[in-house]
Amino acid sequence: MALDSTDRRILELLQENSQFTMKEIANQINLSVTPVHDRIRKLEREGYIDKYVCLLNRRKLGKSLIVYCNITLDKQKRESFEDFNQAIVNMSEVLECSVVSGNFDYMLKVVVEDGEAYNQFYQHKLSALKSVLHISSYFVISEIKYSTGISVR
Amino acid sequence: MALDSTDRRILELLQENSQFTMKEIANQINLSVTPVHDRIRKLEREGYIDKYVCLLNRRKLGKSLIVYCNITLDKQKRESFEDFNQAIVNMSEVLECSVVSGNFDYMLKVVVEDGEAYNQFYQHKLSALKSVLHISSYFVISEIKYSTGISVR
DNA sequence: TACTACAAAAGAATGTTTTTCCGCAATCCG
DNA sequence: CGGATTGCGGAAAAACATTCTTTTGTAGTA
Repeated sequence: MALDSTDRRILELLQENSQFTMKEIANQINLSVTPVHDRIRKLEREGYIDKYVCLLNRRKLGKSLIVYCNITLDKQKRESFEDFNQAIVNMSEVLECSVVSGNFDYMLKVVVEDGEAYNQFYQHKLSALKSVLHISSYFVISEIKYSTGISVR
Repeated sequence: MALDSTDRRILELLQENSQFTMKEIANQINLSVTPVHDRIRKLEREGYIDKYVCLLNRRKLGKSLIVYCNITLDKQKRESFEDFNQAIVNMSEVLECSVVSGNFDYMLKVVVEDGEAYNQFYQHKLSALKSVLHISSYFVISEIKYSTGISVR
Protein backbone atom coordinates (compact mmCIF):
# COMPACT_ATOMS: atom_id res chain seq x y z
CA MET A 1 0.00 0.00 0.00
CA ALA A 2 2.58 2.58 1.10
CA LEU A 3 5.45 3.62 -1.14
CA ASP A 4 9.05 2.73 -0.43
CA SER A 5 12.03 4.67 -1.71
CA THR A 6 12.28 2.50 -4.83
CA ASP A 7 8.71 3.38 -5.81
CA ARG A 8 9.51 7.05 -5.29
CA ARG A 9 12.55 6.91 -7.52
CA ILE A 10 10.49 5.25 -10.25
CA LEU A 11 7.85 7.98 -9.98
CA GLU A 12 10.52 10.66 -10.19
CA LEU A 13 11.90 9.13 -13.36
CA LEU A 14 8.49 8.71 -14.99
CA GLN A 15 7.54 12.29 -14.18
CA GLU A 16 10.69 13.43 -15.90
CA ASN A 17 10.30 11.20 -18.96
CA SER A 18 7.62 8.58 -19.27
CA GLN A 19 9.37 7.00 -22.24
CA PHE A 20 12.28 5.61 -20.30
CA THR A 21 12.28 1.87 -21.00
CA MET A 22 12.01 -0.53 -18.10
CA LYS A 23 15.60 -1.51 -18.72
CA GLU A 24 16.74 2.11 -18.44
CA ILE A 25 14.82 2.56 -15.22
CA ALA A 26 16.10 -0.76 -13.91
CA ASN A 27 19.69 0.33 -14.56
CA GLN A 28 19.15 3.67 -12.83
CA ILE A 29 17.91 2.03 -9.67
CA ASN A 30 19.97 -1.17 -9.77
CA LEU A 31 17.22 -3.70 -10.30
CA SER A 32 16.18 -6.09 -13.06
CA VAL A 33 13.24 -5.32 -15.30
CA THR A 34 10.78 -7.63 -13.54
CA PRO A 35 10.43 -5.72 -10.27
CA VAL A 36 10.38 -2.44 -12.19
CA HIS A 37 7.55 -3.76 -14.34
CA ASP A 38 5.61 -5.06 -11.33
CA ARG A 39 6.04 -1.84 -9.38
CA ILE A 40 4.91 0.38 -12.23
CA ARG A 41 1.79 -1.74 -12.75
CA LYS A 42 1.10 -1.58 -9.03
CA LEU A 43 1.51 2.22 -9.02
CA GLU A 44 -0.95 2.45 -11.90
CA ARG A 45 -3.44 0.02 -10.35
CA GLU A 46 -3.43 1.74 -6.98
CA GLY A 47 -3.93 5.17 -8.52
CA TYR A 48 -0.60 6.84 -7.83
CA ILE A 49 -0.20 7.32 -11.56
CA ASP A 50 -3.16 9.12 -13.10
CA LYS A 51 -2.18 9.14 -16.75
CA TYR A 52 0.54 9.37 -19.36
CA VAL A 53 0.52 12.39 -21.64
CA CYS A 54 2.70 14.30 -24.02
CA LEU A 55 3.33 18.00 -23.46
CA LEU A 56 3.24 20.18 -26.54
CA ASN A 57 5.11 23.34 -27.34
CA ARG A 58 2.59 26.17 -27.02
CA ARG A 59 4.49 28.63 -29.18
CA LYS A 60 5.00 26.17 -32.01
CA LEU A 61 1.24 25.78 -32.09
CA GLY A 62 0.61 29.49 -32.05
CA LYS A 63 -0.74 29.60 -28.49
CA SER A 64 1.51 32.40 -27.31
CA LEU A 65 -0.63 33.94 -24.60
CA ILE A 66 -1.39 32.77 -21.08
CA VAL A 67 -3.86 34.71 -18.95
CA TYR A 68 -4.76 34.14 -15.32
CA CYS A 69 -8.28 35.26 -14.40
CA ASN A 70 -9.87 36.01 -11.07
CA ILE A 71 -13.62 35.57 -11.24
CA THR A 72 -16.42 36.54 -8.88
CA LEU A 73 -19.86 34.97 -9.30
CA ASP A 74 -23.27 36.41 -8.59
CA LYS A 75 -24.25 34.61 -5.37
CA GLN A 76 -27.93 35.40 -5.75
CA LYS A 77 -28.63 32.46 -8.04
CA ARG A 78 -28.77 29.06 -6.44
CA GLU A 79 -27.21 27.05 -9.24
CA SER A 80 -24.54 29.58 -10.19
CA PHE A 81 -21.64 27.35 -9.26
CA GLU A 82 -22.79 24.15 -10.91
CA ASP A 83 -23.61 25.90 -14.15
CA PHE A 84 -20.36 27.78 -14.15
CA ASN A 85 -18.28 24.66 -13.46
CA GLN A 86 -19.97 22.77 -16.25
CA ALA A 87 -19.38 25.55 -18.74
CA ILE A 88 -15.71 25.91 -17.78
CA VAL A 89 -14.96 22.20 -18.13
CA ASN A 90 -16.11 22.39 -21.73
CA MET A 91 -13.93 25.36 -22.67
CA SER A 92 -10.73 24.15 -24.32
CA GLU A 93 -9.03 27.50 -23.67
CA VAL A 94 -9.23 26.92 -19.90
CA LEU A 95 -6.48 24.61 -18.69
CA GLU A 96 -6.95 25.11 -14.96
CA CYS A 97 -9.87 26.23 -12.85
CA SER A 98 -10.14 26.25 -9.08
CA VAL A 99 -12.40 27.60 -6.38
CA VAL A 100 -10.25 29.70 -4.08
CA SER A 101 -10.44 31.45 -0.75
CA GLY A 102 -10.19 35.24 -0.61
CA ASN A 103 -11.83 38.21 -2.24
CA PHE A 104 -12.93 36.39 -5.39
CA ASP A 105 -14.34 32.93 -6.18
CA TYR A 106 -12.42 31.31 -9.03
CA MET A 107 -8.91 31.26 -10.36
CA LEU A 108 -8.48 30.34 -14.05
CA LYS A 109 -5.56 29.69 -16.32
CA VAL A 110 -6.37 30.39 -19.95
CA VAL A 111 -4.22 29.64 -23.01
CA VAL A 112 -4.96 31.34 -26.33
CA GLU A 113 -3.23 32.57 -29.44
CA ASP A 114 -2.93 36.28 -28.74
CA GLY A 115 -4.63 39.34 -27.29
CA GLU A 116 -7.27 39.35 -29.97
CA ALA A 117 -8.14 35.72 -29.31
CA TYR A 118 -8.33 36.46 -25.59
CA ASN A 119 -10.66 39.35 -26.25
CA GLN A 120 -12.96 37.06 -28.22
CA PHE A 121 -12.84 34.45 -25.47
CA TYR A 122 -13.47 37.05 -22.79
CA GLN A 123 -16.38 38.75 -24.48
CA HIS A 124 -18.19 35.86 -26.07
CA LYS A 125 -17.51 32.94 -23.78
CA LEU A 126 -16.43 33.99 -20.29
CA SER A 127 -18.41 37.13 -19.60
CA ALA A 128 -21.30 35.62 -21.53
CA LEU A 129 -21.92 33.23 -18.63
CA LYS A 130 -24.92 34.45 -16.67
CA SER A 131 -23.44 33.73 -13.26
CA VAL A 132 -20.28 35.81 -13.77
CA LEU A 133 -20.25 39.09 -11.89
CA HIS A 134 -16.64 40.26 -12.22
CA ILE A 135 -13.43 39.24 -14.00
CA SER A 136 -9.84 40.43 -13.48
CA SER A 137 -7.30 39.37 -16.11
CA TYR A 138 -3.56 39.04 -15.56
CA PHE A 139 -1.53 38.61 -18.73
CA VAL A 140 1.60 36.51 -18.60
CA ILE A 141 4.59 38.47 -19.82
CA SER A 142 7.20 35.80 -19.19
CA GLU A 143 6.88 32.16 -18.13
CA ILE A 144 9.64 31.47 -15.60
CA LYS A 145 8.70 27.91 -14.72
CA TYR A 146 6.17 25.31 -15.79
CA SER A 147 6.25 21.82 -14.37
CA THR A 148 3.82 18.93 -13.99
CA GLY A 149 6.09 17.11 -11.57
CA ILE A 150 5.35 17.10 -7.88
CA SER A 151 7.79 16.11 -5.16
CA VAL A 152 7.28 12.49 -4.15
CA ARG A 153 9.45 12.67 -1.07
CA MET B 1 6.83 22.29 -41.81
CA ALA B 2 3.19 23.16 -41.15
CA LEU B 3 0.77 20.68 -39.61
CA ASP B 4 -2.02 19.04 -41.53
CA SER B 5 -5.18 17.66 -39.99
CA THR B 6 -3.64 14.19 -39.56
CA ASP B 7 -0.80 15.64 -37.49
CA ARG B 8 -3.33 17.46 -35.34
CA ARG B 9 -5.33 14.32 -34.69
CA ILE B 10 -2.15 12.53 -33.65
CA LEU B 11 -1.28 15.34 -31.26
CA GLU B 12 -4.77 15.24 -29.77
CA LEU B 13 -4.48 11.53 -29.13
CA LEU B 14 -1.01 11.77 -27.60
CA GLN B 15 -2.08 14.61 -25.32
CA GLU B 16 -4.90 12.42 -24.10
CA ASN B 17 -2.81 9.28 -23.63
CA SER B 18 0.81 9.03 -24.72
CA GLN B 19 0.76 5.25 -24.34
CA PHE B 20 -1.50 4.56 -27.26
CA THR B 21 0.43 2.19 -29.50
CA MET B 22 1.15 3.18 -33.08
CA LYS B 23 -1.33 0.54 -34.19
CA GLU B 24 -4.06 2.03 -32.00
CA ILE B 25 -3.37 5.51 -33.34
CA ALA B 26 -3.21 4.15 -36.87
CA ASN B 27 -6.62 2.54 -36.49
CA GLN B 28 -8.14 5.71 -35.06
CA ILE B 29 -7.06 7.78 -38.03
CA ASN B 30 -7.30 5.12 -40.74
CA LEU B 31 -3.64 4.77 -41.63
CA SER B 32 -1.00 2.07 -41.35
CA VAL B 33 1.66 2.25 -38.64
CA THR B 34 4.44 3.53 -40.89
CA PRO B 35 3.09 7.01 -41.59
CA VAL B 36 2.01 7.32 -37.96
CA HIS B 37 5.52 6.47 -36.84
CA ASP B 38 7.12 8.88 -39.28
CA ARG B 39 4.77 11.69 -38.35
CA ILE B 40 5.31 11.32 -34.61
CA ARG B 41 9.10 11.37 -35.07
CA LYS B 42 8.77 14.46 -37.23
CA LEU B 43 6.61 16.18 -34.61
CA GLU B 44 9.26 15.39 -31.99
CA ARG B 45 12.15 16.47 -34.22
CA GLU B 46 10.54 19.77 -35.13
CA GLY B 47 9.72 20.61 -31.54
CA TYR B 48 5.94 20.37 -31.54
CA ILE B 49 6.22 17.71 -28.84
CA ASP B 50 8.24 18.91 -25.86
CA LYS B 51 8.24 15.81 -23.71
CA TYR B 52 6.42 12.74 -22.45
CA VAL B 53 5.53 12.60 -18.77
CA CYS B 54 3.31 10.79 -16.34
CA LEU B 55 0.88 12.74 -14.19
CA LEU B 56 0.63 11.64 -10.58
CA ASN B 57 -2.29 11.76 -8.20
CA ARG B 58 -1.56 14.59 -5.76
CA ARG B 59 -3.85 13.33 -3.04
CA LYS B 60 -2.47 9.81 -3.10
CA LEU B 61 0.94 11.33 -2.45
CA GLY B 62 -0.29 13.52 0.37
CA LYS B 63 -0.01 16.79 -1.54
CA SER B 64 -3.51 17.98 -0.81
CA LEU B 65 -3.05 21.72 -0.95
CA ILE B 66 -2.65 24.05 -3.91
CA VAL B 67 -1.98 27.74 -3.30
CA TYR B 68 -1.78 30.51 -5.86
CA CYS B 69 0.47 33.41 -4.83
CA ASN B 70 0.70 36.96 -6.08
CA ILE B 71 4.12 38.40 -5.42
CA THR B 72 5.49 41.92 -5.59
CA LEU B 73 9.24 42.48 -5.66
CA ASP B 74 11.30 45.34 -4.27
CA LYS B 75 12.24 47.25 -7.42
CA GLN B 76 15.08 49.11 -5.72
CA LYS B 77 17.61 46.34 -6.20
CA ARG B 78 19.01 45.88 -9.67
CA GLU B 79 19.26 42.11 -9.71
CA SER B 80 15.99 41.38 -7.91
CA PHE B 81 14.38 39.57 -10.80
CA GLU B 82 17.26 37.33 -11.80
CA ASP B 83 17.88 36.22 -8.23
CA PHE B 84 14.21 35.62 -7.63
CA ASN B 85 13.78 33.59 -10.82
CA GLN B 86 16.75 31.42 -10.01
CA ALA B 87 15.49 30.71 -6.50
CA ILE B 88 12.00 29.82 -7.71
CA VAL B 89 13.22 27.38 -10.35
CA ASN B 90 14.92 25.41 -7.61
CA MET B 91 11.88 25.17 -5.36
CA SER B 92 10.11 21.84 -5.90
CA GLU B 93 6.92 23.18 -4.28
CA VAL B 94 6.51 25.73 -7.11
CA LEU B 95 4.99 24.16 -10.20
CA GLU B 96 4.29 27.31 -12.13
CA CYS B 97 5.75 30.80 -12.02
CA SER B 98 5.10 33.67 -14.40
CA VAL B 99 5.77 37.38 -14.63
CA VAL B 100 2.42 39.08 -15.10
CA SER B 101 0.97 42.46 -15.94
CA GLY B 102 -1.06 44.31 -13.34
CA ASN B 103 -0.72 45.39 -9.75
CA PHE B 104 1.82 42.72 -8.77
CA ASP B 105 4.83 41.10 -10.45
CA TYR B 106 4.62 37.31 -10.22
CA MET B 107 1.96 34.65 -10.22
CA LEU B 108 2.90 31.33 -8.59
CA LYS B 109 1.24 27.95 -8.27
CA VAL B 110 2.44 26.05 -5.22
CA VAL B 111 1.67 22.43 -4.27
CA VAL B 112 2.25 21.24 -0.71
CA GLU B 113 0.91 18.75 1.81
CA ASP B 114 -1.27 20.97 3.96
CA GLY B 115 -1.62 24.34 5.64
CA GLU B 116 1.23 23.66 8.00
CA ALA B 117 3.55 22.75 5.15
CA TYR B 118 2.51 25.91 3.31
CA ASN B 119 3.25 27.98 6.37
CA GLN B 120 6.75 26.50 6.52
CA PHE B 121 7.26 27.15 2.82
CA TYR B 122 5.93 30.67 3.12
CA GLN B 123 7.98 31.70 6.12
CA HIS B 124 11.27 29.94 5.48
CA LYS B 125 11.55 29.85 1.72
CA LEU B 126 9.34 32.38 -0.04
CA SER B 127 9.36 35.39 2.25
CA ALA B 128 12.98 34.59 3.08
CA LEU B 129 13.97 35.81 -0.37
CA LYS B 130 15.49 39.28 -0.07
CA SER B 131 13.80 40.68 -3.15
CA VAL B 132 10.25 39.84 -2.04
CA LEU B 133 8.23 42.82 -0.91
CA HIS B 134 4.70 41.46 -0.67
CA ILE B 135 2.85 38.12 -1.00
CA SER B 136 -0.86 37.39 -1.31
CA SER B 137 -1.93 33.74 -0.96
CA TYR B 138 -5.07 32.19 -2.43
CA PHE B 139 -5.86 28.71 -1.15
CA VAL B 140 -7.54 26.28 -3.49
CA ILE B 141 -10.74 24.94 -1.96
CA SER B 142 -11.81 22.82 -4.91
CA GLU B 143 -10.06 21.95 -8.17
CA ILE B 144 -12.66 22.11 -10.94
CA LYS B 145 -10.38 21.43 -13.89
CA TYR B 146 -6.75 20.57 -14.50
CA SER B 147 -5.48 19.83 -17.97
CA THR B 148 -2.15 19.83 -19.77
CA GLY B 149 -3.76 19.58 -23.17
CA ILE B 150 -4.00 22.60 -25.43
CA SER B 151 -6.22 22.92 -28.46
CA VAL B 152 -4.29 22.08 -31.63
CA ARG B 153 -6.94 23.36 -34.01
C1' DT C 1 -0.37 9.72 -73.91
C1' DA C 2 3.95 8.58 -71.90
C1' DC C 3 7.55 9.61 -68.99
C1' DT C 4 9.72 11.38 -64.83
C1' DA C 5 9.96 13.01 -60.21
C1' DC C 6 8.27 13.33 -55.82
C1' DA C 7 5.64 12.45 -51.59
C1' DA C 8 2.93 9.58 -48.77
C1' DA C 9 1.55 5.22 -47.52
C1' DA C 10 1.47 0.03 -47.29
C1' DG C 11 3.67 -4.35 -46.36
C1' DA C 12 7.31 -7.22 -44.80
C1' DA C 13 11.51 -8.06 -42.19
C1' DT C 14 14.18 -6.99 -38.26
C1' DG C 15 15.28 -5.44 -33.71
C1' DT C 16 13.70 -3.98 -29.20
C1' DT C 17 10.68 -3.85 -25.39
C1' DT C 18 7.07 -5.53 -22.61
C1' DT C 19 4.91 -9.20 -20.51
C1' DT C 20 4.50 -13.66 -18.55
C1' DC C 21 6.19 -17.65 -16.21
C1' DC C 22 9.09 -20.09 -13.16
C1' DG C 23 12.29 -20.61 -9.47
C1' DC C 24 15.10 -18.89 -5.63
C1' DA C 25 16.03 -16.51 -1.30
C1' DA C 26 14.66 -13.78 2.60
C1' DT C 27 11.21 -12.68 6.02
C1' DC C 28 7.37 -13.20 8.92
C1' DC C 29 4.41 -15.83 11.87
C1' DG C 30 1.79 -19.61 13.95
C1' DC D 1 10.26 -26.10 12.19
C1' DG D 2 6.93 -25.60 8.33
C1' DG D 3 4.11 -22.81 5.45
C1' DA D 4 2.88 -18.62 3.40
C1' DT D 5 4.20 -14.24 1.55
C1' DT D 6 7.08 -10.94 -0.70
C1' DG D 7 10.57 -9.24 -3.72
C1' DC D 8 13.70 -10.36 -7.06
C1' DG D 9 16.34 -12.48 -11.22
C1' DG D 10 16.46 -15.06 -15.60
C1' DA D 11 14.54 -16.67 -19.73
C1' DA D 12 10.94 -17.44 -23.12
C1' DA D 13 6.97 -15.60 -25.46
C1' DA D 14 4.27 -11.97 -27.15
C1' DA D 15 3.65 -7.38 -28.49
C1' DC D 16 5.52 -3.48 -30.29
C1' DA D 17 8.68 -0.16 -32.69
C1' DT D 18 11.73 0.53 -36.35
C1' DT D 19 13.71 0.04 -40.81
C1' DC D 20 13.69 -1.20 -45.53
C1' DT D 21 11.54 -2.04 -49.81
C1' DT D 22 7.67 -1.63 -52.78
C1' DT D 23 3.43 0.48 -54.22
C1' DT D 24 0.28 4.17 -55.10
C1' DG D 25 -1.14 8.64 -56.33
C1' DT D 26 -0.23 13.29 -58.03
C1' DA D 27 1.81 16.86 -60.66
C1' DG D 28 4.66 18.51 -64.21
C1' DT D 29 6.50 18.14 -68.92
C1' DA D 30 7.47 16.84 -73.49
